[in-house]
Amino acid sequence: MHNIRQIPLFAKLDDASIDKLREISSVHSYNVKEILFYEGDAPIYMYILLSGTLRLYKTNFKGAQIFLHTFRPINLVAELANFESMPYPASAEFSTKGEVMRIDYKKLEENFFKNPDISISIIKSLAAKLKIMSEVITNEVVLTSEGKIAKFLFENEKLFNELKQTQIAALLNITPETLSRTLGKFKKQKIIDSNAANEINIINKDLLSELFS
Amino acid sequence: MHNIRQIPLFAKLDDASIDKLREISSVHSYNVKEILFYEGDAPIYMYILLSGTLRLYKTNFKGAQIFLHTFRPINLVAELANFESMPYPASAEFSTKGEVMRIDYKKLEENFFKNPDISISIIKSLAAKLKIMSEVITNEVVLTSEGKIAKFLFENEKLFNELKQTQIAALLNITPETLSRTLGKFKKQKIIDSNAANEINIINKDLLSELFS
DNA sequence: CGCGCACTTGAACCCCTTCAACGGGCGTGG
DNA sequence: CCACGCCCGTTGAAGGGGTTCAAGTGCGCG
Repeated sequence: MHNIRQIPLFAKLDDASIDKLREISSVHSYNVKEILFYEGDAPIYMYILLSGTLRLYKTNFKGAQIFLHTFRPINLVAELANFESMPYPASAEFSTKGEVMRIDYKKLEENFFKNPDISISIIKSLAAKLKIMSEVITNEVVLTSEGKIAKFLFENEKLFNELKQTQIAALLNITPETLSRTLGKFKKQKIIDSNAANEINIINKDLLSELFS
Repeated sequence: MHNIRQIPLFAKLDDASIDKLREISSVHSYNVKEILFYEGDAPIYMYILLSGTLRLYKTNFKGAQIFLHTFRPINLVAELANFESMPYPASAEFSTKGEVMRIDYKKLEENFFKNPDISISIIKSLAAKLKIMSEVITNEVVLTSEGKIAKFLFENEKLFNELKQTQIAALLNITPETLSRTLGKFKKQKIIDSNAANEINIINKDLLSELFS
């Protein structure tokens, strides 16, 4: 069983509060590909991701998924929908097995929001999400495909060779073809090269970083 | 002179706190088109917009401005940068004359963040901004031009006839040509029509709303 | 009357996707 | 051990949505 005090948000609660919290919350397990909530659903619970990874995405007019972010534990998920009493702005799907703590939001608000430790945690969580959103906007609106690829490569050189190109393309919301062609271009420009095992190496980090920014 | 208690964030402060706040803050005036901060600047102050309207935008690789939002008073501006100690994620330009209160952030944090009234205000402000960002993502990433125009028209029918098409296009981050062509298409489909004064009227609101999600 | 500005319209172009075909590596089953 | 199938990456060609550029058009206002 999870110890509630391991959740930073609740770390400093006294015993009575923890008991109260147990009353209004429960823990649920999910399997790979199960959906925690869909974009447009009305929120009742506030979710805290306890284990596993959760993939957040929006769906566009033709049904394609636009990847936004993957959450790792321990993290509040989509608290915005709770605070603003609005439908979830995106869908969340488990990309591994995982668990969430599910809390009756109304009761949480009534009982715990006066607590300054909790409100500071919430501020931090909101600020972190705002930062994520700001990066999503940079990636999806400001940068071209070339810029997105350059940025991802620059920031995740090691990860790049651990993932398949199809997976990277999905993270960047581009097609594998575009990724392949762009990498070919980078090789021609001597920004990167690849060895026999087809692993990619950055040769000119400065040139690479000029492509986004 | 502005009464600090008119700022919701500080409405409930006691007199001593207000005095302290005056010490660490000052009010500054700006003219149309003056810049409050540029994307990438390091934040020192926290800004509260007291009067005027402030236009927030990002700049893409070819120098074009991507409009994000216009702020109206009274509102915290870009507090994210303060909380996360990161450069401003966007630029802010006055689109009218205006005033901001500028607060030394470090000192604000030291002296005022324990106050639960203030932290709840901040949570609300952050949540509101997160909602704005979420809408920006929907507009810019999920919707096509047609969808953006349909949505804007649906939600701002009156405003639509008060602004010039070039202004609307700028708000939607599309070219005036695309706007003109799309409106022409909507007229052909009998979704809208226009009178002698070239004012646009929605005929079929249902059809219009189907064009965005 | 003529100028300026907003809107319109057409054509070329650009970036990226889509569709299709191909090739290479690797595991599995015969 | 080879043959086959499959997955993944590559490459080409076409297409689509939007921008860019350029040339009208219409209208208000000095």
